[in-house]
Amino acid sequence: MDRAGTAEKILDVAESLARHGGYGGFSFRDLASAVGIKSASVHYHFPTKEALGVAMTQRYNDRFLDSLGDPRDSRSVAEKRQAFIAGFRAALVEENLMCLCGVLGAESASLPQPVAAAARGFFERTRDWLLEALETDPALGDAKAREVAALELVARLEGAMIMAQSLQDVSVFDRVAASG
Amino acid sequence: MDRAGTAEKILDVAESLARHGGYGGFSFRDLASAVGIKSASVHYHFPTKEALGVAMTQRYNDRFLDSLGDPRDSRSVAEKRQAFIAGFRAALVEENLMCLCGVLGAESASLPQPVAAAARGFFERTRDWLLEALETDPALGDAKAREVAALELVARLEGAMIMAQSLQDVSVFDRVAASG
DNA sequence: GTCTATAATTTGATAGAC
DNA sequence: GTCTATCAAATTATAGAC
Repeated sequence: MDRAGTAEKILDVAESLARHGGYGGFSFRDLASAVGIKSASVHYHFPTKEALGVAMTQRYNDRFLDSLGDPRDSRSVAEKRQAFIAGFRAALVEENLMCLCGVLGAESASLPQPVAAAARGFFERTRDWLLEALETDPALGDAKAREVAALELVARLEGAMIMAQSLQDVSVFDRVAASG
Repeated sequence: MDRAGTAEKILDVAESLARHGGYGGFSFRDLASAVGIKSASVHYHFPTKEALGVAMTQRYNDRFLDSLGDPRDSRSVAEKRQAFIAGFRAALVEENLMCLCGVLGAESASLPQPVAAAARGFFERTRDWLLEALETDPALGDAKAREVAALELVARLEGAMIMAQSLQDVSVFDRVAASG
């Protein structure tokens, strides 16, 4: 245990803090003290906050997409949809945190451009995953209908997470997620 | 013109800045310089940032709810739904800003408690407005179904706004909004 | 790779003149 | 009501010892 290098630990803590209070909501000192080092040591691993923000977001995106599995595997469309919803639910309920890119997306206009671009990548990749997963859905014949269905599901889950947090009621997420 | 008092101007600018970069994303100095005064003068009108945050959010909520009209007036359910969607769309497209409480909701866990409570009020009040507006919807018989429909619409629109901003594509909002 | 020390800037907030 | 002046604290970031 504890085999993770310092850079990984920094990304773990940075992600937690950013999913709590956004990109502007954590400082190198918060971060360093939670990791157990000094803020100067954080700069050794990530030269700037912007570089840390990009690395953190890319790692989040990769991990989330990975957890969904192959959108073209043998699972049914319903199973894939449920796996997608479960990914968001786990972020909210098991980790008790927001979706990183939901938070970053909300403050997107004020982020350093490379961080905003990394957050944008989350929405492009999740949309594309759903586009492939929904390809065999008989209720969604053409590509346009599939794209709207994909965008709509991501939007609904992101909004539901924010409302569940603000209203302090996880059932808000569950009821909205099941309303598709 | 320019009859608005300084306190109102401060709230106008604070709201703009917060809808751009969140509660943590603006400072009293940013704010003051945009209004054309000094930061010490902002403290004359609002003693703390927390007090300013609460006033700004309550005013936003009142104005948004006001713009929706009476949820029990003679309009059809479809008209009221469209008015609700139009309120969100105007925030995004005409003002080119996020929904204040979407942004605050995303960073809710890191806000001063009174500001988080004010943001929560937005979601309670919009949900309640929709509950009343949907009361005559023949497709939504019982109160539970109406509440899910209300939560779902707010969630979908909030998520769609964030995605439209992050993907820099207003049509994302329109397509998701119309997908109900 | 981590530290101490520090620079340069920004933050929310206050005191007191006008 | 607005200002100047200022404070204490926090911010990102760097230099250089170990």
